[in-house]
Amino acid sequence: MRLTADFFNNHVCQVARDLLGKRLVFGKYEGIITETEGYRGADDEASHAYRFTKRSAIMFGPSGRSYVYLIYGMYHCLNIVTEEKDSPSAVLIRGLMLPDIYLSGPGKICRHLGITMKENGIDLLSNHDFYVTEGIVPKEIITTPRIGITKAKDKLWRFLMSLE
DNA sequence: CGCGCGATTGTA
DNA sequence: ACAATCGCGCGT
Repeated sequence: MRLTADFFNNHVCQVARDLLGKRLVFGKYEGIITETEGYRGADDEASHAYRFTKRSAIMFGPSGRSYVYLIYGMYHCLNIVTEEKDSPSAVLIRGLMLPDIYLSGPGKICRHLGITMKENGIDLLSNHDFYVTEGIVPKEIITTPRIGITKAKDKLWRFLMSLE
């Protein structure tokens, strides 16, 4: 069953945690989300939405849309917008378990699935081949600081589920 | 209009 | 430890 606005219209950390074990569908690909990070505007210096910019504008919009950006000039990262409109936030997808391979890291996920800027701003609540559905219930969930950031290192907004 | 740097990854 | 690689975003 596809996840709806009710699922994404909650605090980004709640959604990030709840996304663990859910099934991401992108065209012919289908995998279990195993690792996420939450990012938020205003109170989160590490977030692209700490200030409103052209790039982060999507994070200020309604939830359930994809937010894709290019990092280090060569890797794309996939996020899903959360919370109500004008409450900027998004969940970064960092781990995905496919039937044949485990993708660990946001850049690897987008490279393997073929996700680029063309996939930015897509409504996952209505799109026919890009969405999230129910999956499995995580056995154990671990919380840690986020990876690769220089600011707001104290926030425990990274979530991982045990594999198996 | 110019320039430094990043929510990464693979290689040394 | 560090290079690859380029659009964003902030300062001028």
